[in-house]
Amino acid sequence: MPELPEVETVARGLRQAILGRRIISVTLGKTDFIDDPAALEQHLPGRQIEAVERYGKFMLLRLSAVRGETLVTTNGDTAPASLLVHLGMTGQLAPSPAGQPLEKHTHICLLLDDGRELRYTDARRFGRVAYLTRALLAEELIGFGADALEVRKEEFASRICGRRARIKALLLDQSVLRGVGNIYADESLWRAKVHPAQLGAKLTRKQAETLHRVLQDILKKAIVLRGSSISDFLDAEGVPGEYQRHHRAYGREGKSCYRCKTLIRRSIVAGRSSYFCPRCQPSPRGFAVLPLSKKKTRKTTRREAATR
DNA sequence: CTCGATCCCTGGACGC
DNA sequence: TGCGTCCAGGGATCGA
Repeated sequence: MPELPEVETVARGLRQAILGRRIISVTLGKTDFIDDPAALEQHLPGRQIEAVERYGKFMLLRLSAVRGETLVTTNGDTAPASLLVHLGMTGQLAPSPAGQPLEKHTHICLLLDDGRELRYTDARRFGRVAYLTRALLAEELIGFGADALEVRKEEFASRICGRRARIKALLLDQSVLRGVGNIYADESLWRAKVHPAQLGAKLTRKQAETLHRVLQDILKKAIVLRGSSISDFLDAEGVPGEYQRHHRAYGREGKSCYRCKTLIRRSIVAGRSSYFCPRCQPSPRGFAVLPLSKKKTRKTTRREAATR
């Protein structure tokens, strides 16, 4: 599941692989996750990929002008257009040698001027792809919070400490911080010894500083190890990441805490599975740690709800 | 402002 | 072996 470290890994790989390549043609499969499929077909051919940037969990392929397009720039930004890519849950963006058979769920093929194809595959199509002019891109990026990797501790604290939402919800909220998803939220909360259901406003200054420090440390280490591959994340070279071996909370329900041996628990917080150590991360007052239902209990609940 | 619920989608896990 | 069901999750949206 691509979060900041995984997206950064893919962006770095693409920089090595496709920078400077020109797009020759566009072939589309299913398009329900593309903002305006016709715009891709119409505007991508002829443009060079001038830069690959990461913005939170988005990738931004900066494109050159095509012949006849005038460049009026104010800030040295010469790219008049970009391809915005969000990998969702299962998206992959990687170059393939010419003539390779298409993997299943390949929905976008960009033929490049060296004969390779830049392909987007996405089984669940939770991703998003959009061709954006400079103006549309600017509009698109309004409303995102500070990049989780770059935010300073003062800003981090000010974005968290005044809020009455649960810290887990705040970490996942891309308008607060951009780039953090479920895995790195749980990992950083475990390291900082903060319960996911704690309210932002209840964090002490010291806790906020600790959370900021461990979050950035975890993100940096995860980038070095090319992200976490839980089920199907692969980087731009088709290689899985290694950081899942270092997970201390995420996905470890029923296993013992690396610090205190207490069994890691799972609760739903902010609508997401949240893994934590009930001893290291004491739950806030009023937050009941329900005995986490096995599937059987859940099933019953669902059925009852449906029958009613 | 904050919450939970719902939808989108499909592969994989699991129960029978 | 096969079928049905549930679940994962980021994000948009809606109503409480």
